[in-house]
Amino acid sequence: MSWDLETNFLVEDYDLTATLTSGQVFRWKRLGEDWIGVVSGRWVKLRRTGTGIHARVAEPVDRWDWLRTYLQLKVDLGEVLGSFPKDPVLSQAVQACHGLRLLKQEPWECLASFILSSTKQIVQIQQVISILCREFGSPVRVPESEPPAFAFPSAAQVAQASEAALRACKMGFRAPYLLATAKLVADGAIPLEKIERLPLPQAQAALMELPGVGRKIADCALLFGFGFQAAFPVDVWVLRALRDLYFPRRRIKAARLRHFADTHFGPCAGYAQQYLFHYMRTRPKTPRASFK
DNA sequence: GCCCAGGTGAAGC
DNA sequence: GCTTCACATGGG
Repeated sequence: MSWDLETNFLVEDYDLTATLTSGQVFRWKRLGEDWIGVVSGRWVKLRRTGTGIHARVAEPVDRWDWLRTYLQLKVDLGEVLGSFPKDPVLSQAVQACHGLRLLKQEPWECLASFILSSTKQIVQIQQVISILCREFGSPVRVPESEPPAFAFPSAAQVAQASEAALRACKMGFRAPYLLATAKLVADGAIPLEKIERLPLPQAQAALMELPGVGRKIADCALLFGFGFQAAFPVDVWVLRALRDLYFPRRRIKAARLRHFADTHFGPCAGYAQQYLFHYMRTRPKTPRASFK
């Protein structure tokens, strides 16, 4: 057994930048070629290399399984893409976002992050979460000359905060939702560790018991934090993708689109959702017809 | 100033 | 049952 500060994971078809900036996670900061974040309470620096991903931590570790799991390195992306329906819309999105992956985040952090996400832009979500971690999270060891870093605050840590203190993190009307949910989770009233073993519909229902958690946020948490690859969050961007790309010039009600989403994309629907989401957000804007 | 952002919950028909 | 609205905050 060896204790190391760094390692190199061999992996193909992994676009680290797309993965860390595709709105599934809000804590990673780019520093030149490097990405700096906190995973499982450890400061981590990642960099894409020619053959894989290089990782460095602040204190020696003897295992890297926590990071392998987080990065989902054992997922065979070809298999995922092979499970997709062969429709031109999704094919276009996959081609445009080659190497986009899903992470397996820590459940509480993921759930809390998406409670803070409603009707906010991604840059704002990042800002709120950054403040929340600085104010309520435990400091983590960082290498010398690196700026301080903080773990995401536990449910118990958030539960001890006041609503006013949370509002001071610029989370606005989401503060009472986060606080109430943190208390329920910290009390064990909603045991997050049992949710991964439930069938998807029951898992959705369990999370939707929590204040501030509706279908969309439940699906995000289940997909990005609880390992449900079939969860398919429908937000304004994905709704736009379904309406504009799959059913252009037709008036389809949201409920029908929801049904289409639940039946069209197969066992890895969540991956498909992420490709559509990232594709909609990154594709060049279609220029409005301009006449002289 | 206006509209929108990885929505939800409650009130109104 | 559905549709409408309030809720903070900041970017474009």
